[in-house]
Amino acid sequence: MNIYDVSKKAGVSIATVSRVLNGSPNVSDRTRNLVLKVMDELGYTPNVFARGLGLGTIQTIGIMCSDSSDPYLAHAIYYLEQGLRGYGYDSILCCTGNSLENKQKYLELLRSKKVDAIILAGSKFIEPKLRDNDYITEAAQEIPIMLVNGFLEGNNICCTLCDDRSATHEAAGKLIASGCRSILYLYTSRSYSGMGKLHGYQDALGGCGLPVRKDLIYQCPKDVLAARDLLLKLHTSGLFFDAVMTSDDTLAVGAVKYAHATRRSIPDDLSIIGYNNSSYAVCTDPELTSIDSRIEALCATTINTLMIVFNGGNAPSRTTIAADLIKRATTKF
Amino acid sequence: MNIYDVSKKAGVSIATVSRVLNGSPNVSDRTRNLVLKVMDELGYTPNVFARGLGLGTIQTIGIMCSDSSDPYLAHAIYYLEQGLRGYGYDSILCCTGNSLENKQKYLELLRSKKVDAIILAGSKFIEPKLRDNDYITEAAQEIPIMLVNGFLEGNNICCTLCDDRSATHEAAGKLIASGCRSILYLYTSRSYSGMGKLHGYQDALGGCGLPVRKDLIYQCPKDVLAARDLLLKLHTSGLFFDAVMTSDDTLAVGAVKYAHATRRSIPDDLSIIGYNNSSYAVCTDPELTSIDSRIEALCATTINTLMIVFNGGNAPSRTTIAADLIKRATTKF
DNA sequence: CATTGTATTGTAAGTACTTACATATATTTT
DNA sequence: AAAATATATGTAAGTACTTACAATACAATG
Repeated sequence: MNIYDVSKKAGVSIATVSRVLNGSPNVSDRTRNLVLKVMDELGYTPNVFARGLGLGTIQTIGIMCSDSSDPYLAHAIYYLEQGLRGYGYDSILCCTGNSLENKQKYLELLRSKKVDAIILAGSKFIEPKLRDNDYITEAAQEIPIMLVNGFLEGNNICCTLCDDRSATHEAAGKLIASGCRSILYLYTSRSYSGMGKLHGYQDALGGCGLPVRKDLIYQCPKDVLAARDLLLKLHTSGLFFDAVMTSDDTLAVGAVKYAHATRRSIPDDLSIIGYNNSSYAVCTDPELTSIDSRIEALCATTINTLMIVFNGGNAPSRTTIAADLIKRATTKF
Repeated sequence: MNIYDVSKKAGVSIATVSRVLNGSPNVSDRTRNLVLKVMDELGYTPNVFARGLGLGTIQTIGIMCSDSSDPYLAHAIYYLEQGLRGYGYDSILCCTGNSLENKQKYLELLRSKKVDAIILAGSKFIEPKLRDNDYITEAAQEIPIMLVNGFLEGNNICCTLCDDRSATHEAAGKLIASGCRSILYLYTSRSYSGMGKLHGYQDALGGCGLPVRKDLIYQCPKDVLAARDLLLKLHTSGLFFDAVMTSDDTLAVGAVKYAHATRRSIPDDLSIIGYNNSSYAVCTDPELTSIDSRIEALCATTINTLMIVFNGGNAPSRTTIAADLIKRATTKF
């Protein structure tokens, strides 16, 4: 069952069938309808490989991320997949487990699969050492590369970012206004967005004339119990803090558990602000105040930008979206 | 850059190059090494479309699920993607949003993309009305279909299941042994696995000579606050229960929040058992006792079975895996 | 040494599409 | 009505592989 069968039954040439297939305007309505009818009758589906061979491209986008089971990335993948499908694109997924070797291997693999573009989801995608990202910059010479919540400069690379810095700046400011003076900051990674959040926190302190204390800033694995235990340890060591801000809700949940364990009352005695406004935020008692990084909007914007690229328009190399502070019960404001 | 360039430079025919590409044994070692060296020097990558055209197949598996952002499915996708990649297969993802129309559309789409097999992840994939699944049974005539945690009988369909029924049977039994007499059961959907869990709960009651009370069994959306509010409503209406079992940790978290709201103490006054042993399980205080549905093992088994199918072996049409009861702090046992 | 068999390689015909260019038909202009 | 133009369709040459079958080379056997 191929294009010849259709052309034969419709009494036209294969070129005409192909034109109908590709929505060419150079086909009369009468012929188009006829061909369409025959295709339907025959239950004909064009062969993707032959199509890809001819066109050199296929309606497929590669999505790479470190770990699709991470809630934040899982949502990103969901919104990307859905959005792309709306434009008729399929998604092929690659999880790198955050190893540079895998990142390089899979990017190469996606290119050899002739995907039309590659979306890199998550700020952890970008290596701290800039030259370690050369393979991305190089790949971008031949295929559009989109970063969701990650930043890398380069030709043919478009980034969509959340204004994390302003968000934590604002949130920390409100914490200070509500009386907090010793705000502990917990972050998971030194990624672009991770550092942005941290800088916003520091901005707020500076803006209010408070010192940026190194003994209030800690890195912690993205794990509820790890965060709880770290806080417990700091508590025991005598460190005082009246608020905890985190780069991820997971850590904030850990902070709530720390407060429970030490019988500190939230938010009177301890304020907590999470990040990502994930489903964890409503799991705790009291429920978490959290910064919504608007992953859905981030994905939608990324796809919009990609479509501009595909249509040859000049797409912005960098789009920034404002975050949303979602007030719940772990803060006084 | 194609197979001709390689053949020319290596001084062999394209057939020989192709044989090297496909690991044919009918090539002398000397020739193979030569061709491999030339490929490497030229940086040659075979064109997937031409390859697919010739072979009629491509190293790609379609994965369908209702919603990749659901934690359970997100993990399934992760393990499937990783496992398949280990065998050299790519994954293309389709989220159906649980609409029958989408399921049919995407299954057709995956078939037209000539994927080598389709994995249906999640029990919600199967429609309650059996004839609504005919499109799957039909598709299975032409392409292997694997169900992860879902059940459908049919030729060329292989199911990997978790023994949910035994798991809830055992768990409910322990609850009864620890003194509970009015165990509330909350479930999210009437899927195959959903019903299995419910039946296990009923088995345990029956086995202990307790009545199965309709007023203790409720359906609830998969949402923390919805579960909490439902329990609050039941509580207010005067219903008594001394334990809550749920088909998903999300609902169990809601139960913990209900207990907090009504100042009932866990587990003395109220026992709670969740399902899936997800990351939610350690978010609450006290932490959730939960049944681990062993999604990783489920995915690994599915892939093993698929490889048997690919190799022409006779794969089991149904494999069952035992669940694991993870004891934490919301139960007395 | 001729014959048979086996291992290796090459030729050529698929595989199912796209599209530049040529041609035929229809429409408009003069 | 002829010429010019626009529209519609067809022909044929890509696109980059696989593989059945043919051909060759080379070793083993009688």
